[in-house]
Amino acid sequence: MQREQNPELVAVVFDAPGKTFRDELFAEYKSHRPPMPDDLRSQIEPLIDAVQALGLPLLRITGVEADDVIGTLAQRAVDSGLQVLISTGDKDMAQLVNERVTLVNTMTNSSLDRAGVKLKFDVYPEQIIDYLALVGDASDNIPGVPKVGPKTAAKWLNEYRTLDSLLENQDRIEGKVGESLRASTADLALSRELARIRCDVELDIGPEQLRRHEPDVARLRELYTRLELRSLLKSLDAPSSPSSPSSPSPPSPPPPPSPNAWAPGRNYELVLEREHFDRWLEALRAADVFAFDTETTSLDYMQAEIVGVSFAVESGTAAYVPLAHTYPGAPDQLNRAEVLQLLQPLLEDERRGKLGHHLKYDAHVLRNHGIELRGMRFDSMLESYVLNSTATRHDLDSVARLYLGVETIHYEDVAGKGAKQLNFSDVSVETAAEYSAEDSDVALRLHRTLWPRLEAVPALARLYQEIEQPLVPVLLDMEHCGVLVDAHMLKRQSQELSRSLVELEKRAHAAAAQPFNLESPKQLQEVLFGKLGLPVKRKTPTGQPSTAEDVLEELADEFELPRIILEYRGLAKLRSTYTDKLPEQINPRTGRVHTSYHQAVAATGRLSSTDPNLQNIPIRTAEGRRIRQAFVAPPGHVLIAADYSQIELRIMAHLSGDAGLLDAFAHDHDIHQATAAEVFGVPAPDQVTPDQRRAAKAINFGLIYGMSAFGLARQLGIERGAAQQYVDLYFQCYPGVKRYMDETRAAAREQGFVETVFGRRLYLPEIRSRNRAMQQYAERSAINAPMQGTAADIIKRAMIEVHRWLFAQPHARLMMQVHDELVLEVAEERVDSVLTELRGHMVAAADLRVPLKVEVGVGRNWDEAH
DNA sequence: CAAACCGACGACGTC
DNA sequence: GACGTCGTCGGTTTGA
Repeated sequence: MQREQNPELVAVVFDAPGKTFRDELFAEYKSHRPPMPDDLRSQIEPLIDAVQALGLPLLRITGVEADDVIGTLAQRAVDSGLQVLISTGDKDMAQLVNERVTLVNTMTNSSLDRAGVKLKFDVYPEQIIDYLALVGDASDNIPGVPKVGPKTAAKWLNEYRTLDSLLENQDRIEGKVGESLRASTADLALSRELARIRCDVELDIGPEQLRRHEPDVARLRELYTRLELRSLLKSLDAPSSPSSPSSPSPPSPPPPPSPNAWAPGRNYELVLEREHFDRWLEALRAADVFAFDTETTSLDYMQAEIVGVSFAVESGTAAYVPLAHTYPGAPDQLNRAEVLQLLQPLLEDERRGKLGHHLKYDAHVLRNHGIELRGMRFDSMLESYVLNSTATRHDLDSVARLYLGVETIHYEDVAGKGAKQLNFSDVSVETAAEYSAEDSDVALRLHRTLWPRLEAVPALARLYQEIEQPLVPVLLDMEHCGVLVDAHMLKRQSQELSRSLVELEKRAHAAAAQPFNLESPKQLQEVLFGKLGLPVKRKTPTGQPSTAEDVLEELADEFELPRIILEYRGLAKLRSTYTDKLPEQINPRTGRVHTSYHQAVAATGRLSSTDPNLQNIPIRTAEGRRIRQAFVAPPGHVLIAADYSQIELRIMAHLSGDAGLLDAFAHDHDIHQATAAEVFGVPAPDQVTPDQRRAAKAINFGLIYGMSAFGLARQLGIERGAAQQYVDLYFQCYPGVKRYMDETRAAAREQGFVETVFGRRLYLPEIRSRNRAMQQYAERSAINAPMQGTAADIIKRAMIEVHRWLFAQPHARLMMQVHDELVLEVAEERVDSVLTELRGHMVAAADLRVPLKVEVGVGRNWDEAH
């Protein structure tokens, strides 16, 4: 919180040992709470040390509970005109909330303002004390009224406003709960005093005592090391730590206004009447661009149906039109089909601009209702991503927090989470309106903040308008189409794998002379290094002996069990992730698997794929390739796989202008062989040995992925020094590459970012970190990102062109993208013509100093197509 | 009080 | 290096 909120004054408050006024008030107070367990107690002292080392003012006031200290400090701050944030997970604190006091739960990263309290408890902050008195609290030993839980308490308080007023009318409450209430009246006054947080205790503390000091880094380091808090230890060296100097950095967001200070107001309308809707329809027609958002029954875009829609045209004003809320007692709503029909001409009109956050999802949902969304002009998720891919996650909540300083209502706040999560159709229309209208409004306001910043950098605006935004309909079609998967084939493979796994398990247990769970690294580690006493080669970050692949590989020469484990793991991964799971993910309606491509996740500009991830289907091993055989074409069709050959290295040649590399690609040499010949001084490329080629390939590979000499050494299983020699040799042979790398690192340090051929930026503020590890990491990214990012730009451009070309071609469609590969489904009789033109579009996607090369294959299944 | 849920961890699939 | 997903494991929450 300190880092995120950066408050002017701060205090960390602990309970002090000893009695407090509550103990005198109620002898049983907290008597049911067990004495603090020793391990918890032993955590308190280090925590206090840490707080002090962090330079945070720490308060422990004898005779006053922490809650009351907090309440009093908050009251005083408010009296002085300050804004207050209370970081707590304690719901009792909700009583302190008002216009100037907000709760932040750092565990769930959610915050509660007045509206949030109402949303969560269904009563206002000033009613929380009465609410707690009624509901009671077992851990604080507040008795409460039997039979009365959160729902009843909120219902009563909404009707009678206060506990006193409720008690005046207690005879009107019917039923068993009524009796229960009347029986408890005597205790209620006491319950209320126990629940009340004091805001007026005597405290001898002035503002000066609440100023932060410089953190004691040395002491923190010692503490974190002792407590094995590795991530915190890392953060000591992070550039965001308070002591770091300012470094070149991405365009920083405007200082967020005070929390939830809603500059433009918050006029959200709930539309239930036709006339009201018609007025909004007019407003949408009149607008050049409007923001909208759909609420649906499911996160699965293939199943989702519309529950309601929201719109915004001007900042601060938005409307929610509920259409299919089905909970008991839901108000009459406008007819969904009718409303969608009225909206359809607007939504399908290319010339009418649409704006939203993650519009691809809304487009899917509309398509489920027969509406083809066109004119997707601005997407605040993509704007945020193009502007700075790493500054934040790009979901609406995060982006709004960063750029608007606004805490939006989270989905979980309205629908709950986990198993009990409500379907959106069961959310009350009033709550839904606040949530959904806010989404449209915030998307609009984000666009107005982000777009000028994009336009300030013409290359970024172009990247947005020519690549990212036009890619959306392409991905939409690929996802909607899905890919045909042969479930029977996978299930047969699962059974075969299971038989092998059982067999391997038996052998493993025999080798260990005891049964154990092969899939538990913990148990395996005990057997391998404990019972069998094998040598420990490496430890995991938590200090356990590692059982990672390369470690077992090393042990496998000498011992049987590691060999068995390696084989077991390989097969188990195939079964659990692929042959078992893929059939479950087939959509029963389409018989196909519909992945989700994420356009705003990977820092370098690549896409990612989930549910299922189609970008990591095995290919290296024979067993793995069998899984690709289950990705098939429907009757009369074939799959075409087209992949860019060595695209990253070609980009490296282009960027560096290295003569040797350019030459090798100009003559279309086997690049690994050519590299080997150069580096190892072999006179003719065909005299390169397989081992030399393998080493050269690893070096090239390391180049692409920004690997260190250390990583290369591990990859090749050689000494670090030897790996470094290889790298040095490489740079001697390709001096242009060396020069390019030095220049890129320097430029990154200078301007704080690197860019791709098409102007995509990756900000690297860590490149100036004094922490060697972080700085080296940033340097590797600086080398790697332009290559990987340019490759991503190129294939995206190709996808857009291919999609445009296929628009009028019903016999072929784009189906999958795997970083440098496109897979298409094509009618058999058109294969030849498609192949030629496809290759043409892909090759023409960029004009570099070396030719792009595309390799194509055709087959009944994905494996065959390679 | 057991079942369900959750997050951290170690491992491993691809490019 | 980047991704996403799996099973385990220890802890917490939930709800019968």
